[in-house]
Amino acid sequence: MARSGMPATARGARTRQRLLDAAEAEFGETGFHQASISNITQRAGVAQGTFYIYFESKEDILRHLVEHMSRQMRHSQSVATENAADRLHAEKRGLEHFLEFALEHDNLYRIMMQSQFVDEALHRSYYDRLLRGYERRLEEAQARGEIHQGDPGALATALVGIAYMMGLRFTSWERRMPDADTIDTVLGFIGRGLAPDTRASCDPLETGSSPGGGGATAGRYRR
Amino acid sequence: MARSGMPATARGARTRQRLLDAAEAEFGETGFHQASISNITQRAGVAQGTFYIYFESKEDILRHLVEHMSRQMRHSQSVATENAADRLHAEKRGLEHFLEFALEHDNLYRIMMQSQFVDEALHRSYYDRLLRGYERRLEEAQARGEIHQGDPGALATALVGIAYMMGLRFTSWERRMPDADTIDTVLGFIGRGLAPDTRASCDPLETGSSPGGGGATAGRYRR
Amino acid sequence: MARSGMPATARGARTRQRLLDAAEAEFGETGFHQASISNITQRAGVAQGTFYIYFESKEDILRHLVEHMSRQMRHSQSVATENAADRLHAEKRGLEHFLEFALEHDNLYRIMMQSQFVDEALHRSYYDRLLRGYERRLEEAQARGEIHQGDPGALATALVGIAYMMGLRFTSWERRMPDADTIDTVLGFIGRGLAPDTRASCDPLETGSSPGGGGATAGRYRR
Amino acid sequence: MARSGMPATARGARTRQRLLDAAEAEFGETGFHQASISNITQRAGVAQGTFYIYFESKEDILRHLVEHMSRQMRHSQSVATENAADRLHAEKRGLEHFLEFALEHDNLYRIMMQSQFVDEALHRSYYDRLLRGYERRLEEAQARGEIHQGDPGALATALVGIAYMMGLRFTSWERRMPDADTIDTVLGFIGRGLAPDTRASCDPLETGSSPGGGGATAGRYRR
DNA sequence: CATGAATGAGGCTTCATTCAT
DNA sequence: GATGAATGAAGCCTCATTCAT
Repeated sequence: MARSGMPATARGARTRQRLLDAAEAEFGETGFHQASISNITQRAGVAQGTFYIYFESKEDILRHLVEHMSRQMRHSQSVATENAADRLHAEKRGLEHFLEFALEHDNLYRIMMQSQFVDEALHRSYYDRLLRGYERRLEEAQARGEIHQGDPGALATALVGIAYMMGLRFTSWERRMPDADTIDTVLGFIGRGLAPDTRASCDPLETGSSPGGGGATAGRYRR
Repeated sequence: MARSGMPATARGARTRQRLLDAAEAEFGETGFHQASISNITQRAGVAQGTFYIYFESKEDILRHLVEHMSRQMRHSQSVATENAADRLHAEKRGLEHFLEFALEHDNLYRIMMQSQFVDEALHRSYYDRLLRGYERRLEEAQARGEIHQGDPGALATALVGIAYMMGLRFTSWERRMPDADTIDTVLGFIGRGLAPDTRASCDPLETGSSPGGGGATAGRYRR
Repeated sequence: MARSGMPATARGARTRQRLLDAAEAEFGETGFHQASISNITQRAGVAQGTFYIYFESKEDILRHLVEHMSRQMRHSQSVATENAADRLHAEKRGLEHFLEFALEHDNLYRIMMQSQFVDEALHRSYYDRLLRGYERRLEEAQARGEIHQGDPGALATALVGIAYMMGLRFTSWERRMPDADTIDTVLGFIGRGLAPDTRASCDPLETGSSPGGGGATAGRYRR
Repeated sequence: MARSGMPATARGARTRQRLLDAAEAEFGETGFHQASISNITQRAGVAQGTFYIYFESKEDILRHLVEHMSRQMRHSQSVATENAADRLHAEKRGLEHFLEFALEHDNLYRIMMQSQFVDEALHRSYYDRLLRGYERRLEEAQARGEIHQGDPGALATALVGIAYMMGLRFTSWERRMPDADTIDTVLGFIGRGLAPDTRASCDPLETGSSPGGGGATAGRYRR
């Protein structure tokens, strides 16, 4: 039971946490593959061997970090959006909140992205959960008529993609909160994209449901 | 001293290409860090030392692959969208084409994503070019009144994010073309999101430009 | 500072014994080098540090085990052979008894064999004592004319070798008592080999094939 | 194919052989577990990494050594005994030859013994083959009436045990050829033990005390 | 007595890269 | 151009042992 064990004393808990913090910083700054156990333990101020009292391997601690962040983010998102009037307002608040969270925990966000190439199953399970949650909420909103009809999985993919790229750009590249104009433009885009079909004229392409072009398109992708 | 030189003979060109193909397969399947020169040369059917006749390092061949794909993709995209009636139709064709391309070259697509953690500058320069191109085209479309107003950089980010996540989902996870419903839903979403402000009522959130809430929001993100 | 001390309390004695038992099992099953203090203490149900209250090192506990077994085996052998009519009968009883003992304590037997590569002096001293004891008894038997003449050290070596290989085969490999035929054949071989040079009978023990005693012996080992 | 590969060039073959020789010396002198790859490569005069071009692990090179020795010893034994008049003479020559071989290759002999605790299957397969060979030859000799009846497997075990312990004593402990008296006594013991049940003579080999051949034999082992 | 966290030396193994042929 | 042997730095991980509580 000593392997990858939870600490039995307060001192142990402190050491474990120091290792987690150090790993978060190292992975975020240097990248998972560049980071070494030695760097992590040095940063944590413990001997190399100590690492293996609490974690089985470099991959193991990454998993812990990803799961920790995943839980934290889902929690924080659901808190942020729980009182939203409708799906559109929830999306708005959700995106803002996500960007704030990602910027604040930029190392964790970068770690999430890297996990794709370290433990694909882990990474995918995170996104699966995220996408399915999104999908479900969008479906309910469709049922209430709050948003436009259409494959909720596709909408979820698009929305997550927008958040992802915004996060990548502002967390990894520009390292600043987007300015109001950017946020407003994106939220406007999302808002119009999700808006229910109140009039005939809001869908200038008339994709998908149009009897003519839509049929042809559909034919190409049917399996 | 033709370090990392281009081949002078047809035989050399063949060897070089075999190495590129082998690296594409290895990086795509195993991941950049997991892949070893030894595996690549074995797959290519040449000796280890041969690798360094054509490439300076492991990173070097990655760069070549990324640039090759980058060029190929931009070319293929511009061909696909050159005769589009307007920006909306171009987006539609572009997304479809992108997904087809990514699925066909799924290893290359995965390599692109990994390059972020190997050579961030390279990766970023790819996206910068991509985003700036997008931005310019969107700006022109805005000037022509084809699409909604707003920060064109933000719109580009959102659109690239959608394509990215669609690519990730269908190229890496589901490994199939999305079905027609999915494509149509996403294109509809984009279409409505980009659609110019023909009537007053198509923006149910009325984000950003609203005199009340918008100001507060804007204030929060100003630097 | 009772380093590696004997326990002062009943509780201590119990802990010490648990460690000895655990070490016997671990060393026997996994091998000395493969076994870890951590495994031993886990098996014993105590903390790692507790080990060093009772033993100085990993080698130390091995020494204790070897000496314990050595003493036990010598005692048990002398008891088994004390009433033998002559050397030949003593050998017969001794070998049977040794095999029973080794099978019952197969982990200890394996530990003995391993000790050769951990503490050669220890191992050798065990065999020296064993061989010298044998030698002396054989010498006395030669003086009494019970067995054939010749270098008693050589005879002792041969007899110990036979027991050793029988022990290895049946304790480590086949893990069962040899059947009566096997025992009888070996005892017959030893009997003839040791038999004094008379003309009357070359098989003074008449083991195995004798209708009377052989049957009894056979009965004990039938499976 | 680079893993554990056979060398493609003469230089490679030389390096591989140097590693085998170095490992034989290290394992024999220091013991398998004490020996380190680093010691082995230093002794061989190559870099640490070079080891892994030719062998997969420390266990792997041990296996190669054991198999090499196993083959060599069987060959050398069969050569030594091929012209023996009968089984008893073959045994005599075989034992002498075995001891000479073991003393000459004492490191290899010690490695054989250690292999028991490193790769039990390997060790056992060696002895299985040895014992079965012995058994078969003894059976044939029994059929020809050259030796005493009884379970040939048991006899084989006893004979191998004698050789084993003689080897251990003179190869590892006393590190010298046994003197003539010792050899003669053991051969006499074996001779009487194997001798068929006739009345005429119980020592068909008449080893050691014979005025003629004995003198020659004695001369060879006198120190 | 007992605990279990902490240590740190030391071993194995990988692999990008160089070089003599 | 091509080969493949050789390098050696660097990293992961284990584990006997110590120590503060």
